[in-house]
Amino acid sequence: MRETDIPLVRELPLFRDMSEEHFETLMRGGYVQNFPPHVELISEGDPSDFLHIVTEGSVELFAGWNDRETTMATVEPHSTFILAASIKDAPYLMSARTLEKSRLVMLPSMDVRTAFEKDNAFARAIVTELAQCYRSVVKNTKGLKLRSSIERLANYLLRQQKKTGGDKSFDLTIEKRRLASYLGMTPENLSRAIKSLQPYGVSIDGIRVTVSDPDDLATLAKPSMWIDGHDADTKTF
Amino acid sequence: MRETDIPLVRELPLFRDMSEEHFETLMRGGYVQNFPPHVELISEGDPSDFLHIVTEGSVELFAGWNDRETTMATVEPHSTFILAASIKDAPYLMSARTLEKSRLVMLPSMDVRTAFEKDNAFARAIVTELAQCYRSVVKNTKGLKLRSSIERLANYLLRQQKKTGGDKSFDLTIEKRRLASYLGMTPENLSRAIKSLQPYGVSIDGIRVTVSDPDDLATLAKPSMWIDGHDADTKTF
DNA sequence: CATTTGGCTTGATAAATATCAAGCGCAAAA
DNA sequence: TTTTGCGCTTGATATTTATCAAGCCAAATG
Repeated sequence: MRETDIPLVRELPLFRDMSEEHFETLMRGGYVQNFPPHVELISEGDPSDFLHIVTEGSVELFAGWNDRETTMATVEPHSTFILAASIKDAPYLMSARTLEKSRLVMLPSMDVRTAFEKDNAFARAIVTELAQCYRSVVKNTKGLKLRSSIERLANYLLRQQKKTGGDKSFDLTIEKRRLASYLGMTPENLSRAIKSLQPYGVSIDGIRVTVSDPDDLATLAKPSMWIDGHDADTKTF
Repeated sequence: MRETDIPLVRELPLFRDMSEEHFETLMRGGYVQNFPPHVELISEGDPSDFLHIVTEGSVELFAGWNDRETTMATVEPHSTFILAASIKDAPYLMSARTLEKSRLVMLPSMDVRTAFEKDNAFARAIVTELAQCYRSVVKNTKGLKLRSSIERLANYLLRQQKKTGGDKSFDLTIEKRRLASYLGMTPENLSRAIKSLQPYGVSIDGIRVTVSDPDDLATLAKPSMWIDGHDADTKTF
């Protein structure tokens, strides 16, 4: 494990309050690996051997059933994923693949569970992370069940605009087909949904999005604190 | 708080391993209340003042947006709900109402957070519960995104049949309109979905469900461990 | 006992979403 | 530079799901 990655991990909310001793033990068992794009890192149903931390690049979490597939989330630096499975020693519920050249820190789940048993500060940090994960998924479910696909897209764009600094124009960070899947629609429908938002000042050219009048778009999107708001700290999956 | 409720709470996985001292402190601040049917216990967005535990009756968790409403879950004895919000001291993401005459233990979130800080066994139990909650919601999301409404119904029926002991006939535990909302469809569509499962040996008369040939139904439902399987222990919400 | 209420069902229709089949356009590879 | 591939778009169509409007039935009410 390279020295440059360790301080990065140490600063994450999840590891910040651990004792130095337990942190070092945990890091000793871990390692760093670089992956090319489009590599499947883990598969749904596999035993959860490692807790993963993305330090460079990006990773897609997805799930499949009956020859269908859906994007559940994309994980960007510096977030962990599959924490719940690692802690519970339960099989992964999602698969993961790199979207681009990516660098991952991998900590054996066994060591994570040991640290969880021994280090109280770590156990508490895990609670905070898991509570956040849970709330994120609940919000996502509410969006899926209460909103139409156009409404989901409109809210996604408003959230992204806010996240990227609030400028009228910003770039999509994921491919449209993946965005469509994430939002629970087909790529064809995403194209049409984008066009149907034109009257609300939305235009998308390639990956470049322009929302000329966020307030106008908000009259359609009706963003809600309890669906679109984000809790503090870093997101984990 | 009545004495009869305390041992019941003590036996829950969440409280089982707490020190007697911390448990008693936590119980001293709590109280028990009986509610008539159809009472709104908490509302989306409210500050999370209490951790709730259902000891009798049943409670519906639901969420609303833009004049629409959806059932997220039903909580039955002896489960807790709104643990994540209590721990994070964050607003509720879901509302809750009694479905029938119900009895609830209510523990001030403040006291729960104090116990979480002081009692390491409790902190660890919370991790286990939250991990489970998280995994439940992820499975639910997968079902919503990967399956049609008929497939969701078919799998729901197979899960219920298993849960109630595996007999060919069993009773629905929630009203059809709530089941429809839980499954992400309208009541009208639930009626039609039920009829469309007749060729697979499903018949529903009132609340009485008969699945004459589960294997046949399973050829349509294609139940999956990673969507329909349930983790060990008690479910929390 | 009659009446009312509310949940459920059914049919007809409308809207939302998916599928299929081209074609377009950009970017990577030859 | 040309070619190729792939993601994106578009139009036509099919499927799924929702909405609207009765009507039915059983449980609750007077």
